[in-house]
Amino acid sequence: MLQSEIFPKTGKEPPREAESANHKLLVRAGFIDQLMTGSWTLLPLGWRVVEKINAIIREEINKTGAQEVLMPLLHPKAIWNETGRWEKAKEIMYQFKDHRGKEYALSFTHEEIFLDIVRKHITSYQDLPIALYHFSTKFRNEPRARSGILRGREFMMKDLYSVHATEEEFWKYYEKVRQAYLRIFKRMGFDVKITEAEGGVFTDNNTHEFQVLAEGGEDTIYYCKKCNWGANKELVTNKKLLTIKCPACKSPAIKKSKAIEVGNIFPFGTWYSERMHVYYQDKFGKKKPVWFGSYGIGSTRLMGAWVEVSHDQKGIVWNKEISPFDVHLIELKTKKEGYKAKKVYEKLNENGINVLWDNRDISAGEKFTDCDLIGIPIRLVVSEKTGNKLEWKKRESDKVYFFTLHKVIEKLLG
RNA sequence: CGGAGUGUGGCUCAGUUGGUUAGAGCACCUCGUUUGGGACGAGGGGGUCCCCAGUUCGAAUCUGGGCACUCCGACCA
Repeated sequence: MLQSEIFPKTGKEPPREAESANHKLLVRAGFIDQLMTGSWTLLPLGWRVVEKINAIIREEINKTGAQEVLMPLLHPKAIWNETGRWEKAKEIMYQFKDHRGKEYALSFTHEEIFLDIVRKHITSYQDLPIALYHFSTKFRNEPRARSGILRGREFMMKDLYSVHATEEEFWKYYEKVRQAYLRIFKRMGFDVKITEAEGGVFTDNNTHEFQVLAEGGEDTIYYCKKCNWGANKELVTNKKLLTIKCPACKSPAIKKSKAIEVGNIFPFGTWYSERMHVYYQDKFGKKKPVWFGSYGIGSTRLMGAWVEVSHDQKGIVWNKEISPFDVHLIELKTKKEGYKAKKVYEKLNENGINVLWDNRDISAGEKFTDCDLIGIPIRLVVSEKTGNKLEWKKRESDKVYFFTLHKVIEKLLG
């Protein structure tokens, strides 16, 4: 991709009102654009990052055996009345009437919708389990949207739902998803803690949250450095859990930290299926409710969370996994014979490497500054200095190396 | 929903004891010179001063009401 063609141009100043790192940097670098509080456009660079995040999630979720679908975002009131959540979740749901007076909601989650699909298509234990997921926009009437893209009124999420014949099978799958989540966050480079939390409008049971340790986070969590125990502040406060010692292993190595919640998994038992009449016949012809769970990851929030934990004075520092491009190619005017950026660009593309080529007719300083701001992990420079080689520099380091094009391709593919 | 802050070209801001035709830097357009860390010269275009009402001979500036954004709190997968 040519940088001269990428929309929009980078900004010199962060927006006046921006305070959080993700807000300042993602806006300045041209990844996102704000329509109103909590409502953002993902611009070409931002969308590329979210697509990369989604690709990782998709790959790992597919491994659990789940299948991808796309469910509607416009929901009738009736389906929400089946579980009583039209009233219970009134505060967070966008509810409205059309001109005939019929009532609808914009989707804030899909438990009811998923179960409606399932009950229409299953009769026997042999039809189970079923696990479906999709990537879609969630609408939530947040009392206070904030922190750039971290808490929006609409945002993108991967949500997965599963139903099972028995409790045992349910927990087996739940554990499978938990492991998939850990792989997803690890691949993206996040330091994630699993914490217990209360279920809010979703369930009276405790649920598991996946928390990225970050100063800019709005959650406060406690976790044990010796074992896997963790809980959010609300749970610790409400249940009066002692946090001097770990409730699980009795170790005193309890840490308190600010964190960003990036994923959540909910064991629902049979509460929802009983209310929505999602039953199947077991081996003995007996009617039974399905065991149900749901599992979410906020993919746009993950982009913001990464910026919160990985940036410096100059800009964002992406890693290879979620960077919008593999390399940033900079060409400086050169008189001597050597590599021409055009040739390098074409060669890299031929090898399936995603290149952002800064072909603009502007000063060297401006190119370097934009390069640091956008934060692609590898910078390649072609200039009078580089001759028959290319300058190679990692975003997070000041060291520069000179490699042949062949070697560069080898390194990028390896 | 409570508290605080902010609203002036595309962006960041100055201007406010009320007084010509509202300014700067950046960005943009034209021409030329530049090119290893946000270059330089010359010329040029661009404004419902957030909105509405009021006070006044006269309002970006004063008064009242509203709206928007950011932060803190309440709230929250």
